[in-house]
Amino acid sequence: MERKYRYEMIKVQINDFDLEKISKSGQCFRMNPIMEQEKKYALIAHGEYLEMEETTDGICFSCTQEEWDKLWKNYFDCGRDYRKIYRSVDKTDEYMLRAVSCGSGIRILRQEIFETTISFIISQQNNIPRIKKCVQSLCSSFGEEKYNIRREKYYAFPTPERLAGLTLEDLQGCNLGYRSRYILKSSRMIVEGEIDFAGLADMTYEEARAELMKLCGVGIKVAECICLFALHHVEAFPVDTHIKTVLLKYYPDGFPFEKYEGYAGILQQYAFYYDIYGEM
DNA sequence: GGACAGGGTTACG
DNA sequence: CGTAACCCTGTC
Repeated sequence: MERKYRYEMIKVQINDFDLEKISKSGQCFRMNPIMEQEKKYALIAHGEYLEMEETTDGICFSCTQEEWDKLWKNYFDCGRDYRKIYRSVDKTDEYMLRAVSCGSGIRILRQEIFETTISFIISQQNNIPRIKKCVQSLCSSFGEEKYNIRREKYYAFPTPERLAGLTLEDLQGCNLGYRSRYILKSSRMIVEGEIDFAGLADMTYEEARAELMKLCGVGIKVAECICLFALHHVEAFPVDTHIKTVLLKYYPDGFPFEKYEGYAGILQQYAFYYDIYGEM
């Protein structure tokens, strides 16, 4: 196969890694299949553009070994043995056994903190396709313009400073609804140091969650999402409408946190995925 | 075609 | 402390 443009590619062997499931898992909103090419995905994260493809003997990434080691390896949580998580599920926990089997290949990503914060403020009372549209619109309007390996334009996620300087009017074109106000206010709080945003990475899960909830438009659920999908506190357990349904139906006596101490959030993600895509 | 709900949160009472 | 209202779209 002839490639139009020359660019670095590396092939990595990773167990329990499924691009489609990761892209559909609802934790990231800028990873999508590339139109013309089946099973090939493009992702924009940490300001960078990455293409990915599953092959029979590994997964191809459009980056150098150095970039992989420095950024993407960690982004995809490659230091963790997910097989160990599957095996750790209680044999009597039938729902979770099915959920994990359905969602095997999902990874919990390490996403950029500001992007995750704004994206999950947008996510409230919203559905995934429209969240993606809102995020894309925000990026193409206010993000830095860059060029990818195909020499196509793409946009980084806007900086806090850029969003903080906007007005409600500026955001009207992004169709964010009442969330516009939350985004402006929270961005300004971050820029003006009203919350210790830079210090979040060094806080414990509980500290980070409390600090995040000071932001406007960030309640318990959104804070848990940021803790899990950006700060990688895998004990964080976001409860949304899907998880609420699951808890009511399959865990009427409460979720067995004691069995899954320290990583309930990962299992939450399998349950979320299974509730949306399972048994179709 | 209008009504309704979609990964909640805020701001009232 | 419970709950209506918040904005915008895609779907029925």
